[in-house]
Parts: sequence; C-alpha cells; structure tokens
Amino acid sequence: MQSEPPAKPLPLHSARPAPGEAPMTDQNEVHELSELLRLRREKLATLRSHGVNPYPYSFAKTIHISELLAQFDSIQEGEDHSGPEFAIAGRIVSVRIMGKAAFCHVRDEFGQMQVYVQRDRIGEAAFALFKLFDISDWVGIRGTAFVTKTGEQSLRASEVVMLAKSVRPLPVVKQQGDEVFDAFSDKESRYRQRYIDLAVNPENRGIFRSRAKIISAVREFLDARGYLEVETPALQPLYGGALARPFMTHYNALDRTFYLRIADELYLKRLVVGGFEKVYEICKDFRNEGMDRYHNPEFTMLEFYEAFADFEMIMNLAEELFRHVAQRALGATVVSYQGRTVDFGKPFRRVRFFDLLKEATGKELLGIPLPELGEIAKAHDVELTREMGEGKILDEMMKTLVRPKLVEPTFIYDYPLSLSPLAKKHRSDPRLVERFQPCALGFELGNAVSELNDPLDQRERFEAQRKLKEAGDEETQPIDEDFLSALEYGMPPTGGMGIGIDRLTMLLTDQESIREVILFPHLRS
RNA sequence: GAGAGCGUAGCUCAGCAGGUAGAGCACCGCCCUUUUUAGGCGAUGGUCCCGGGUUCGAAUCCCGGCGCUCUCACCA
Repeated sequence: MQSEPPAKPLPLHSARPAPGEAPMTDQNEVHELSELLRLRREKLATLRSHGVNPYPYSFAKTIHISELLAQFDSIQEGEDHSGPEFAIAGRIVSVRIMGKAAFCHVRDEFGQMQVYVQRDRIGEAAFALFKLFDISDWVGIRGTAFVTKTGEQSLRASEVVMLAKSVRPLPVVKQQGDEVFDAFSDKESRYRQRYIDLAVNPENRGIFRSRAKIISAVREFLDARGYLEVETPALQPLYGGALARPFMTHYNALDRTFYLRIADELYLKRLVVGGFEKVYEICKDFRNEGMDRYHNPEFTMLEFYEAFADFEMIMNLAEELFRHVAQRALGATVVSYQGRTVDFGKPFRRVRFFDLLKEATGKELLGIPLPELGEIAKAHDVELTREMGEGKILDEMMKTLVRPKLVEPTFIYDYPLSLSPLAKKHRSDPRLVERFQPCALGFELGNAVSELNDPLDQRERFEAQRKLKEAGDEETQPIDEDFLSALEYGMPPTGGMGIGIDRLTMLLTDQESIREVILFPHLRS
C-alpha cells in the first residue's frame, strides 16, 4: 500500500476567489490554514480513505513506559526477537524514518521510550500508514522489549495503532549537543496554552503533582487529628474574614448583589458555634486586586479552626503541619528555595512582632505615639502614604525591614491590635492581639489567631472598620450582623489559621512566580 | 494604577542610520531496515500584534490601541 493522495482531495490548493466572486466560507477557512496544518489534515483524510479511524474509542494499554523501563532487564526478547508483548500508549515526540524502518520516541504521563518500527515486522500496508504518523499524534504500540546497537532500551513494534491524529503539531523540544531547539519557553504562551506547556515540558507536570501532594498531605494531617472537612459558600451576600476588595456579581433570582468570598473565616466560625469542634476548608478565595508574582486574584486557601485552642496551640500544630507537608511533598523536611536552604524539621524560631522591629530599628516601638513612629519609619526609608495609620505603618516596616531577612522558618507573634479586627486581645497586653504569622525564605505563609469570641468586642472592632471605610479605606471588613449574632449565642475559645496553598506550593516546588503553580493563571484576554 | 522592555515562520530568535523579509529546528519530497531526538540532496512556509500617520517606499520612524514580561504601588 502506498501513501496515495486522498481519495477525495480537499480543496486545499484552489485559487483565491476571483475579484467580485463571493468567497465560499469553508474554502476560506481552509485558506487560512497554514501549510503545516493543511498537510496534517491531508494525512488525516488519507488515513480515513484507507479505512483507519484516526479517533478510535479505546486502547488496551498494558503498562506505563516508566514501569516497562524499570523491569526491562527481566523482560527482554530473545535472540529470535520473540518475547513477552507489551502495549504502551502515548504521544509521538520524535520520528526518524529510514526507508523500510523507523525509530520514534513515545511519551506517556510517566516516561518516554524509543520504538522501533520495521516494515517487515508490522507489514507493508501498516508501515505505509505509519509513515503518515506525526510528532504529537497519540499512538498505541504493541511490541517486545530489546536494546538497540547503541544501547537504548526500546520496543520492537509488532503493531502500531493511531489513537488520535494531531492536526496541529506541538513544538516538541529537540536537543542536539548543547543546542536546544524549539524550547517552548515564552511565559505568555506557556500560561495561555498550558496544555502545550505540559505536553512539551513534562518536568512542569511535576509541579502540579507536587501541588496535589501538598493538598492531600494537608488533608491527611488534619483528618488524622479529627478535623472535619466542610464546604461553605463561595457566593456570599456579604463578604468578610479578610481585608480586601471583593468581586461583585448579581444574583438574578434574588435581584441583589452577591460577592465572591474573600475568605471563609466567618462561616467556619459559625460552624464552631454550631458545635463542630475542629473544621477546615480548602477553597478558592477571590480578591479584587492586581496580580503579580505573589498574587493571583483567585487563589487557594486552607483555613482551619479548633475549639478550645489558643494561638499558641495552633502554633504548635502549624509547625507539625508544615513539617508533615514538606516531608510528604518532597520526601524530606529540607526545603531549597531560589538557592537558599532551610530545614522545616528543626524547631521554628518564635519571636515577638515588636522584638523583630526592635532588632531592625534599635527602638521599642510598642506604644510610642504615631508621629514618632512615622519619623522612625522614614528614617529607615520605609515609604509612607498620607493616610497610613499605626497598623499600616508597622505592617509596612515589618514587610520591608524584617520579612525579607527571615529565611529560617519563623513564627512572628503578638501583633498590634490595630492590624487584626478578628483576633482576641492579648491576655497580658490590651495593645496587642494573640496572633502569629509563619514566615520562611522571605515568604509570609499564613496567619493565625486566638479567635475573638467576645461579641461585644467584635462589634466594636466592626464599628472601627466602618469608620475606616467612611474615611476612604476600601479594604475594610463590613459589619456582619448574622456573624455577630452567632457569636452572641456563644463561640467557645477557638484558635484558627489560614495558609496560602499557592505560596506554600511555590516554596516547596522552588518556583519564583505564583503563575508557575497555578495551572491556568489569569491573563488579559 | 505608574515606569521600563518586548510582540517578525509551527517553536526559539536575528534583521531596525527606511529600499520587494532571514537563520536554526520543525514541516514537505526523494534515498536510506539499529537511528540518537539520525544522515544526504532538494523544496515550501510570513496580514513582520492591530489601526492610523510621515515617506516615492515602513518590520524598521511617529501617534493611538491590544497583549505579555520585569520593576513599583495595594493585597495573601
């Protein structure tokens, strides 16, 4: 069988419409296809004209390529080229046709291997059709294992099956010596067409495997400690639980504005009021903010709440959690990030918020008057805007003077009251709240507090937020009467924590941009 | 939201004192039954992001838009 032209040639080479002649739509579309795409469609038609279904329904694959390679020595064929048959399936990523035989590489999810296709082995007709197979086609191969003259573990094909014809070639990476061709490295293209990125740069699939492991390790850890996984609304009539601007949407049936959640905190605490003692949720939060390498407007957050616990107990739990997740995701507690290495297996450093600022500035900042605080901040080149209150200035100083230098895993605790509208006042100093943040390698990894359960105090905090809003602050916590009502019925002492899953994944997979750990990051369309 | 840079073949990129568009790889044809993402010979491939303007002539210069990247600001 020869690779004849298609039985019904596509109108590929027809001339452009003559002036004045109405263009025929289907022809027009074909005109717009590049030579490359047209040729693939011709091959598709040729396969069909020879009775091949280029999109069959299934394939009886018997082994992953990685498994086959792992047990290669014990399954090799004998000298007569007979041996146990295996069926692999994957994408063709390279082809070398040599007249009456051909080599190609086939890649599946977990590995890739060379396939040797001989005309006299699979038959003349099948070999002629095989010549229509291209890079990026999905194929099934049955054959026996052998090693080539040059020492590569390969599969000698006895049958090749088209599983899905690709009519648009992937830019499969090719390497010759030190030269790399076709590297698919443009960030925009990689994010926009993530499927190409994953297909062509299989190492990037590892990032998302790690991400999945991290999330399952979190569940494993919390489930084992009696936490209940719950789901709370993403569409909320009132947002809260964080200080951020929300996305707004319209609920047609109710004819009112709804918000995409910026946090699930207030709902999870309602559940603690309801009697669930340990709850957690891993969910998407949405914040109407800009995006950069640390922020995506839609991101994944873990929040967990435990009744009868305070922030110190949560701190101990968090330390174990980070250790467990690192161990599960990396197989070790040692984490390397952008050239720096820390060990999550060691006890975390625990240091007070104001002690860190004292280290950085040489001054005790707790309780000093606002004007003086501003002077000190300016003296350390911390940029201030006119409307910054005490909390924001302190936060800014922490962000610029301290956090970048926090490499070792650290818990910063005892935060100023003004920064934390949902945290309980400190048992030993009313100017502080019982709150901590875990940091490592310059990252802020989460936030935890002894949850405020005094309904009257909570109302005052909400009122303070309202005043900030009236003063023009767009990132305030609105008053949530139903939540206040829940607290009035009584919430036990509770410790709670939030951990940004995306950032944790960045850290554990050594990625410098959040977009590398989100499969489909937001891009302008 | 602000500043800087970028947008040319399927991919990665060159070309820019303005003169009909280039390379490598991929792709196509022929030869080749153990190659190393093969080899040899030959060919094809582009609305140079979009829209205006300057000019005899624009990928190149100017203006406007769109998109991306990197900084900065806000935030986790």
